[in-house]
Amino acid sequence: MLKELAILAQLIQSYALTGKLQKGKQLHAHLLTSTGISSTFIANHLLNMYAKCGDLTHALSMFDHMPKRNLITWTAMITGFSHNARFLDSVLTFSNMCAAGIQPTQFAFSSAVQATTSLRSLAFGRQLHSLSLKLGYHAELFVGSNLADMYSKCGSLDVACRIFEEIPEKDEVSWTAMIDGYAKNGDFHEALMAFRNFLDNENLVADQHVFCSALSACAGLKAGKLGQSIHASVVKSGSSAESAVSNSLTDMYSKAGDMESAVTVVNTFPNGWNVVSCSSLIDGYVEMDHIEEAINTYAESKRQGLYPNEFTFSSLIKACANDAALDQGTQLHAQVIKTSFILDSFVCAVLVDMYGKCGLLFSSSQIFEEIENPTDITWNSKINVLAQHGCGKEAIEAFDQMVARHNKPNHVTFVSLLMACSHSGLVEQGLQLFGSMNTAFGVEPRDEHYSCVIDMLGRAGRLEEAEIFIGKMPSEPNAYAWCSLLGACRTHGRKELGELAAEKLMRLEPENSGSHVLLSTIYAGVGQWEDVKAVRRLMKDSGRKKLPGLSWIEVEKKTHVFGAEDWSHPRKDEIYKKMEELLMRIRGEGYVPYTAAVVSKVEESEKERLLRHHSERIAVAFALISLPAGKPIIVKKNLRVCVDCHSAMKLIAKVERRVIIVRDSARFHHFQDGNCSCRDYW
DNA sequence: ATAGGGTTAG
Repeated sequence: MLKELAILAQLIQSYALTGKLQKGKQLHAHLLTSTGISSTFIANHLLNMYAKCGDLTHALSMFDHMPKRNLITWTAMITGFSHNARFLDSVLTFSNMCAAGIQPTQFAFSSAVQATTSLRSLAFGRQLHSLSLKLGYHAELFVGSNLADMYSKCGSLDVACRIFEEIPEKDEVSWTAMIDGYAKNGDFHEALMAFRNFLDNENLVADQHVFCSALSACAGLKAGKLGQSIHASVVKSGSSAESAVSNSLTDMYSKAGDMESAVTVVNTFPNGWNVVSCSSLIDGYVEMDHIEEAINTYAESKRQGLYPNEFTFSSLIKACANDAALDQGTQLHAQVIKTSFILDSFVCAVLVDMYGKCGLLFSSSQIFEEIENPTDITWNSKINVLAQHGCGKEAIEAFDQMVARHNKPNHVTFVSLLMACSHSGLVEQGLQLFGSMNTAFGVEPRDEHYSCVIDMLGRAGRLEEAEIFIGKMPSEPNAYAWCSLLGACRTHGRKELGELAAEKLMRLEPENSGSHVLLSTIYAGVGQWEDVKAVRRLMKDSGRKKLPGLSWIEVEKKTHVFGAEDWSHPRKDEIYKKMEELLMRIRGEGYVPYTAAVVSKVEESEKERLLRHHSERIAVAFALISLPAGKPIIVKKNLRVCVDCHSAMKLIAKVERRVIIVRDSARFHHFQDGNCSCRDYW
């Protein structure tokens, strides 16, 4: 009899391992009709079979009706729930098991800790941790690795590290938990150090999981060279056929900007492209502003029969946001509604951003209002949009709501908030928020937060405080910080401090012409034309060119680009005529060219001519002759709109009765009825 | 009889 049971158990187990649910069910039915088999032993096997095959309904019904449950019964149920994404049930079953007086073993701990990891529940995780300490399982290989994984995924890397250290015999899984934990928390250097330490263990061999984690750290650092050397190890180890590894490789090369290698990796996939690596490629192209290639890659992926997912849509919508391509963005919006990807937080965030970047603040808020459960990701997007539109008060209100609804702000949230305060002149509120970051929200201020405060103080003319603040930065002040200070010096005519900032900036970013341009405008502002010339000469001699001003506009789903004095467009004659007409009409409204905006010593008439044909003016003239009547005009510009164009735009909007939205490198301008949404130009 | 880690986004 005992032997028969063993054979029966073996049969059930083979069904469980090979996923043969139907066979298992038949056997179960047969056992129910035949007499006498009601042992817990066989019932456990059947329950486990159902759980492994994903049929939780039957597993649970067996569990509920079992006359006697033992350690194995409970553990199989905990594992069954955990493997079928019913994480809360898994944890609750663990708790019920303890309440029923059955002491869990490392098996039950392992599954329950995994469930809390998926729930991202530090509270549950900590309870399991302390219980495992009491029972002495915390440093056991499986439990220890799972605990380390749980803490690192919940953001507590220091605790994860401590637990990891206590595991006497760490294996590949324990190391992966740590390497990936650092990478996912943005500490890529630490991740790669851990990877290096891992490689020093002679008895351990890097497998696909380890490689994936190490490669994602390289991706985060855009470290193409290091990634390439890991690529070589991947090939040597024979893991390169594994799809997750190839996807990590594709993403690493894409993020490092090495699209050629990324494409090569993708084209060597044995089973053709897949949606993950394809989305990485598209995002790589979008990041480097190669929209054509991004769209071509998307088209190719569809030809290959792939369906876009939430990642693909996210990148494509981001491209529309970058280009202020509202029509294409709206079309993608419709597609994500149809495909239900609208339920994804990232997709919502990027839609909120897209409408915001197209200047449609109302549509942006509407999208946000329609989100059922806003997450920290979507809140950040909303706050950032408000910040970019100069709505400081509203941004702080949104932040208060976010906190009230128990969403945890992170470092991204505070960058947006501080920028909002800076643009709206809310200096006291900004300083207060900066002060509360660490104390009230546990977010350590980073360089970018210091830079925002410097920018904020600078704009408000509090340059002494800004200078003191720059000295307080935890690490060496970066280019952004000096750039903020330099910009403020230009606005407030502070020559000496400006010279200091420019000098620092030129040393930090010699290839950036912005510092030279800013410094020359400071000199021009105080009439030191010799110095203006000297800086210009320095720029020319070192081969640094001023970034040309460009403007983009979408017409009939195609983006057109214009430069200043750019008459290469096929409809140039009509555009020129329209510009002359506009100039006459706005003169009638009192427009006077603001020639002081031209930073060079030339004749007044020449200055006027230089101003008249700035790229944004050409783009608007083109829009007026090609867009349907009444359609808002949305222009993106890579530099700042000049003061002269700013006042001209107000009047063009008035005489043409059009809404004109210009997004320049610093902010939005919403021109309507002779006014602009921004309170002060700078 | 019951247990683990990995790939793309704001």
